[in-house]
Amino acid sequence: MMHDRLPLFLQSSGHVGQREAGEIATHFTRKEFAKHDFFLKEGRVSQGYLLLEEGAMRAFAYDTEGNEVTTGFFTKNQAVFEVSSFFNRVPSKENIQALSDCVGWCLTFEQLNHLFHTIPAFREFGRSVLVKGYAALKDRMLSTITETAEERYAHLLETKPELFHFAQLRHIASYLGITDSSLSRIRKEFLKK
Amino acid sequence: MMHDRLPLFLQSSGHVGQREAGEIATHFTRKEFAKHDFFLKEGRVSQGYLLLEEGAMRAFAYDTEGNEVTTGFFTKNQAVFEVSSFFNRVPSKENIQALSDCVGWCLTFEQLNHLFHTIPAFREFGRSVLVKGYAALKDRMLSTITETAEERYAHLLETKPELFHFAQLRHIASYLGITDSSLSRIRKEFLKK
DNA sequence: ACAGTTTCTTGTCATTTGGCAAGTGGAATG
DNA sequence: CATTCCACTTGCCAAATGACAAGAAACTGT
Repeated sequence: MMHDRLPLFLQSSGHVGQREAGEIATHFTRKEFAKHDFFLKEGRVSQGYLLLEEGAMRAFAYDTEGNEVTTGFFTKNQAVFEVSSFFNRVPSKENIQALSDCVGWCLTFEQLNHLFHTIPAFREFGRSVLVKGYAALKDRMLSTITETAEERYAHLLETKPELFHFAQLRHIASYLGITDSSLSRIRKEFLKK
Repeated sequence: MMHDRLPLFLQSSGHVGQREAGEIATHFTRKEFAKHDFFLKEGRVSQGYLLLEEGAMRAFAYDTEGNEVTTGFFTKNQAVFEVSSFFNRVPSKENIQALSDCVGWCLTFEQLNHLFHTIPAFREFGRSVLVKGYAALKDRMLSTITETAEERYAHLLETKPELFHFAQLRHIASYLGITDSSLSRIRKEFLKK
């Protein structure tokens, strides 16, 4: 069948049953992205809520000097969306770009709302996606305050090793809140151990 | 009437009409907190979703050396909840404590779910609360990466000056991701201007 | 009002990190 | 094959911040 992995993903949150997952899945549109394609561009209102089936993406913004700052990474079986632009229908301050060829399933804001108000289980699913992203960001925020750059690096290497296949080190550096030179030095120290 | 400001707050998100706001408000329970009372204690499952009408609260966790780290501040007309513990029904890693005497309106998880599934406008309200908190945290995360400690301090002073009435400087320091000594020096520099 | 505690400031010094520039290596291009 | 480009590394120095400790100021409870 065309949608085989999407229903499984919908069920994985624990809020959606098998029958409902099949029904919900029919409303999604398959999207493909070539490496470097943009899913969202700065200044535009986000048009999609994407469940990523294959590949990886990166969200980034610019600081006041015009340097790219990576604000997030997305890997397969994750929801990809810019919360403020998508839900509040306002222009995005961020870009989201494919780090590799990607495949995913997409909903517009209207489609998502329709499902949200129509299918209680999808409401729970949608809420759990939001809650999970929010909680993960809280953890990241706390770790940037309490941990050293080296600890944050080690932690990322442990928990998301696949990122190092997809992303450049300078992308990872700005995600960790350090310069690429510092990351390079940290990696050097790290090899000694 | 007993609930006078609560319906106004519910309406302020733009998703709840006047009639619905009154209906929704009847499900909330009034809660009072004395200064230093805990709304949530580390290790326990959060039992409440609070709309704060008066006063201020602080969320904090501990780093590996046992130092308090402020993870968030809440002031009046804000929703107060620990997203992970409240929505996932798991023990909290954070504490939430009143910085002053407080008054608010509270919902249990069951009550919130009931309203959520019963009243479409409340679904929108609940989602907008989550989205707003999530987006604010994204902004804070980006600013800790792109801005200097002094810029973050100046920004907080501009946007949330009332915090400086409620919170101690060391609470604000750890919220900004610096030590209290550093904050003290930054404030000294700041006075020169 | 007093003693005791906590918070805040300040000094000194060490450490981390950034800024900049040069150099290396690999991949892409013509 | 040579050239160019880009990512990454490295060295040097400056700036920001942390760690620790001492002292001043503010708050607390009796």
